[in-house]
Amino acid sequence: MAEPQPKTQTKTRIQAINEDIILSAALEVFSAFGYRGSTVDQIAERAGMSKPNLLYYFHRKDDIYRAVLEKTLAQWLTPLRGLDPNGEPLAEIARYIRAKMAMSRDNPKASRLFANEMLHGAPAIGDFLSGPMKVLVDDTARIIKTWIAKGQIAAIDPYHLIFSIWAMTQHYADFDIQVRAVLGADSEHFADAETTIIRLIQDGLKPRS
Amino acid sequence: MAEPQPKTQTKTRIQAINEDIILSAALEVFSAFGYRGSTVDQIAERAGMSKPNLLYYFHRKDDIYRAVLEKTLAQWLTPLRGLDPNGEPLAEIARYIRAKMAMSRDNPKASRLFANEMLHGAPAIGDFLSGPMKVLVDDTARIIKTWIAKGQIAAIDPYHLIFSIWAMTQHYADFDIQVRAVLGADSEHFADAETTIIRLIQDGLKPRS
DNA sequence: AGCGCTCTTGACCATTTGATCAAGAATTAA
DNA sequence: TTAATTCTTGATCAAATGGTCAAGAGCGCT
Repeated sequence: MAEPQPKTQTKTRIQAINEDIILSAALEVFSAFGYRGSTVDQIAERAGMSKPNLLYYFHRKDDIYRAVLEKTLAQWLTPLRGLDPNGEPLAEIARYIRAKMAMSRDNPKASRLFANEMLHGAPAIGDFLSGPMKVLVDDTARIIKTWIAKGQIAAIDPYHLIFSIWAMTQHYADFDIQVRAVLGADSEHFADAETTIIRLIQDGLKPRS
Repeated sequence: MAEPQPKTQTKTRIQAINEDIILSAALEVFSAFGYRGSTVDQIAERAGMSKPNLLYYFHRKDDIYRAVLEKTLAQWLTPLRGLDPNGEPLAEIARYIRAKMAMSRDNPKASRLFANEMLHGAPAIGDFLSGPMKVLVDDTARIIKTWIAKGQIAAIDPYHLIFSIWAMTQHYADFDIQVRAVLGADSEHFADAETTIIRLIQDGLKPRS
């Protein structure tokens, strides 16, 4: 719906290239200024094309926003899908924390885009939250519960465990400014943070003998 | 500077009342839509007065924003100031977590206003971050370090410990929508979250014998 | 080369929005 | 009561901004 509607159903080479350029520029701008704070002109300039040309590919500002958001959401949940119910729980969770931390470090803009959407009530992705995301969280909670039932980890609320991991890892992308104001611009702190978070979670999950 | 400049230096009764009304309306609107997403008209309507009247008290949109932000910041750091170096570490930290959690529950809008400002690079409160906030965090980190030195708690990076607590507690205000999409509208989860967070942190801090 | 379709953009439009102003209403102090 | 001051708002303005349009440039296929 957001794409131009040429006679041909297949995507032109130029279309593919430009849509990529636009989405990349849009992520940059939207993540920095929010939806309302970003202008189509800004995105167009960043994409190196005129505003009408940008609107040739995405007819409305909202279309651009939703497209870049959708592109982000998929990759957002990916690490959680990798949890192996038969793996060693503490190792599995450590792996997950590392994956989320890597996303915060390598793609903070996507994290901020997502956070901003959340902060303002998720007007564009409410369905995603109560749909695919809830399903995945429920599935993951179930896995954690079986670990608890088998006595592999201590009894803990799986949902709040997941939220805690999300909160701690995403914090370093979303509140990057704050972290840097306190720790300095040096980006070494990602590694330290990872260590601390894994340590906190693992200590909390060690089965009581 | 944001106030009207009448001949009298003291604040009128009406001034005091209306400024309060305006700041309250502004928190409501700014926290929901962000700076750019909010309009002066919206705030004026919510405050029950005309736009020119609102601008009589705060000459610029930016003045309203900064005023409400400043009002929020003070209360934001308060709980951290209460940490008693001579208290029992685990109890002190549990108390702090409860205080932060109460803020998330009772004043989520302030949290979201703050988070939004952070997310977009803290254009209005950069000085606050590298000033008063950094000082307070450094002081708190120092207290934690003495606890570690005395063997009262396990060795952990105090800064990342603080960030983790912030992240986990604020998450329930800032990502309220997400939490509710997963756990349902019932607000019982604040209590469960508090338990889980305190448990995670305390387990991570128990001194190794 | 020639033709149809895709791509590109300057100019333009309508709406929104931050801010101003003048003039009248309400409040306060004497 | 009265006069000075403060408070309030309808009308209005200029700038910013999302979106349109027509006309021309470029691309790909035969």
